Amino acid sequence: MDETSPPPSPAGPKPRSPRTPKGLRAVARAAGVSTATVSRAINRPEVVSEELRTRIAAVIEHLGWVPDGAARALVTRRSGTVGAVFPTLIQGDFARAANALQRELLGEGHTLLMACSDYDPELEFRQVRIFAERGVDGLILVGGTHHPDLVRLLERLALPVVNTFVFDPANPGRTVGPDNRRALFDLTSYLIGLGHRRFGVIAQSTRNNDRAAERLAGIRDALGAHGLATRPAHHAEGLSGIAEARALFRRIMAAEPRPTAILCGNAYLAVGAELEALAMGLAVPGDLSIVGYDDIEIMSELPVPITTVRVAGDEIGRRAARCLLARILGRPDADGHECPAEIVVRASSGPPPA
Amino acid sequence: MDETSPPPSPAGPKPRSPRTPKGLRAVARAAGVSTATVSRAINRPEVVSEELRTRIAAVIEHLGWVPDGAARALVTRRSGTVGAVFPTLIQGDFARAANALQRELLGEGHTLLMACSDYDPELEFRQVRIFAERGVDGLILVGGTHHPDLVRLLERLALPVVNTFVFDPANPGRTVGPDNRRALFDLTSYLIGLGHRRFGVIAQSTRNNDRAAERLAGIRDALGAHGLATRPAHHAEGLSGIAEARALFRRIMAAEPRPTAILCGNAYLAVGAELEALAMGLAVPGDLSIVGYDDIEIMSELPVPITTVRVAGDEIGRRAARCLLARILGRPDADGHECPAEIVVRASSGPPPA
DNA sequence: TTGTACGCGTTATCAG
DNA sequence: CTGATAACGCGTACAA
Repeated sequence: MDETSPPPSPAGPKPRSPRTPKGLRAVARAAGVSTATVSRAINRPEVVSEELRTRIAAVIEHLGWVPDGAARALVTRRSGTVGAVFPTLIQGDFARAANALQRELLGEGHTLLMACSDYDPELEFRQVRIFAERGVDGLILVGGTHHPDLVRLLERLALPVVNTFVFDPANPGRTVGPDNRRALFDLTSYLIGLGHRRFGVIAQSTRNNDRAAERLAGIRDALGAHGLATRPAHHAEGLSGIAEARALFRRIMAAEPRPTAILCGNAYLAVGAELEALAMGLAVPGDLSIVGYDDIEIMSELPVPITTVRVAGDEIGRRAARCLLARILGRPDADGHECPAEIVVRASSGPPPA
Repeated sequence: MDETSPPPSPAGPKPRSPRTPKGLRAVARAAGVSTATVSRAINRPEVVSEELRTRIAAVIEHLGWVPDGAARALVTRRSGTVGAVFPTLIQGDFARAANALQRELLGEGHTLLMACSDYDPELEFRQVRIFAERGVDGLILVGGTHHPDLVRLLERLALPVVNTFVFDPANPGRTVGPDNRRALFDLTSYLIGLGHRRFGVIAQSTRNNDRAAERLAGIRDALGAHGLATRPAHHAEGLSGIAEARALFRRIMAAEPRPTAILCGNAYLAVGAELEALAMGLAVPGDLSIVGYDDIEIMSELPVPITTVRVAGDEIGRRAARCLLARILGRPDADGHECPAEIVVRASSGPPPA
């Protein structure tokens, strides 16, 4: 039965159509219905008679047919995909957000295209461009500031975008995250309230990281409101390593007079600072208070649990997905988009030494 | 003589063409060339004359045209995407692997579709089905055992698949990862060599986790080779929490005679065990040796750095990508696919108490 | 409720 | 090296 299709004879025109049907047509033929009916049975089952529906389902199952997303996307102008570009997955709460994002998209029949920018705006732009070629229906980005080319591209494409891990009241519905600045304003104010006056800061690099920059601004604001500021020798910037934090911590503590409180830019920087403090024989919080940002399990399990700011990464992912899907599907978007940044007070913070 | 109807089209054809062209055709028209030439200028620049190439590039830039991946996929039968299903991103080395995977794919012009199965074979199957509909060119999975329906689906689709975080010499080129069984065989043998005879195990649940099961088997093998075995009261299974590990650790240590060494199924279980041991006032390794699996930074920074098995997650991601791309692109695949599992001896392991 | 026929935007195959 | 044109597989007005 494979003998049917004749080879293209030189004299003959084009081999018009007598080929064995595939895909949708094969299903339609096997079920004895038209392709339109099969299509409807899949996409709008309620409009096809019960009998046909089950018959078609049986044929699809039997043939093991899987609809062709490319063909479908071509005609519907919808790919059913959403692109997300994170700075990285191996630090911060981005993996958790990606996880939640993906799960939420699944419920609405969408799929996640995932990429990392490595904190490089140029790479972020390229990744988004690739996503655009793949026909994503929407985009999840991190932070509020992007490459100028990226901004132009997004305007041209008119693609729904949600910026995450930031919150900008001026941009309702396009940002989902905590108010980084206020979070560190509050945390710093809390320490000032305890009586601290000399602060050390082990910050994340603010290079291409507007969230980190905002948090630093929050610290400055709070200190400034009390006529305070950190000394240059008490300020250090690092990436996100425990070992790195230990080194930076030593450097800060070498500059007299020592600070009585250390603000750390992320969880691992705080863990490193505390481990080094304990290794140096310092009492926490007796000699020194240590606070961090982000809450990971180890922070509450160390010998001296660390005070920190908790922002639920999975909550950000979930809300961002819902917000984006609302825009894509043209639905109203009821969710609020500011995610709470909650100060979790633990044993590592207390009054300064007398 | 053209007035008569063309070939066998009885109904009046409606050549609705006076619409302004879009996409490729718009570019072609603006550049004064054919669509074929524009297409070639993009996909095989070397066969288009220098002059046309630059002219076309200018037009593309000016119009801000982005090729339509759906249309391209429809005709080439290639989507330029690869699907990956991880159990989760917020545990183990999966996020690191995803990160590396994505970067490696980027270099070859491919994009990553990412999903999580939550250790549920049924969900894994559904995710792969969705990927199939999206037209992925290949698939990255974790582990070697999958839902029967998934196995059948993969056979039918003839989709290249790489199973990661496992290594099976019998399946060359389809598995990329460590030999889990041998890794824990070696680690356990190392402890036996130190003189340990009574072992506790805080294992990861083996439910839908063949890697964890293999590792347990490795432990059993090594113990059995010396006529040893773990007592039921010294065996506990958990997921992956520090707090959980502490509780399990207490339970194990409550059963006399206490073990002199604890084998932990992953990094956080080991961290939890050690923190609890120190909190209980036990000397590590004086009273008790503790070893883990996977190497995360905190393990080497704790007061007593923890002996563990290091498997480079990013290496797995990178190699899996290369292996899969080789199959997709029909290239020879030179890489080896067993990733080394290296025992990193630190202070937490030593001879048993006398 | 079901079937027919067209078109989505691109690439491949030819013929020039 | 370039141009014309037929598919690619599906969704959907429109007709029946």
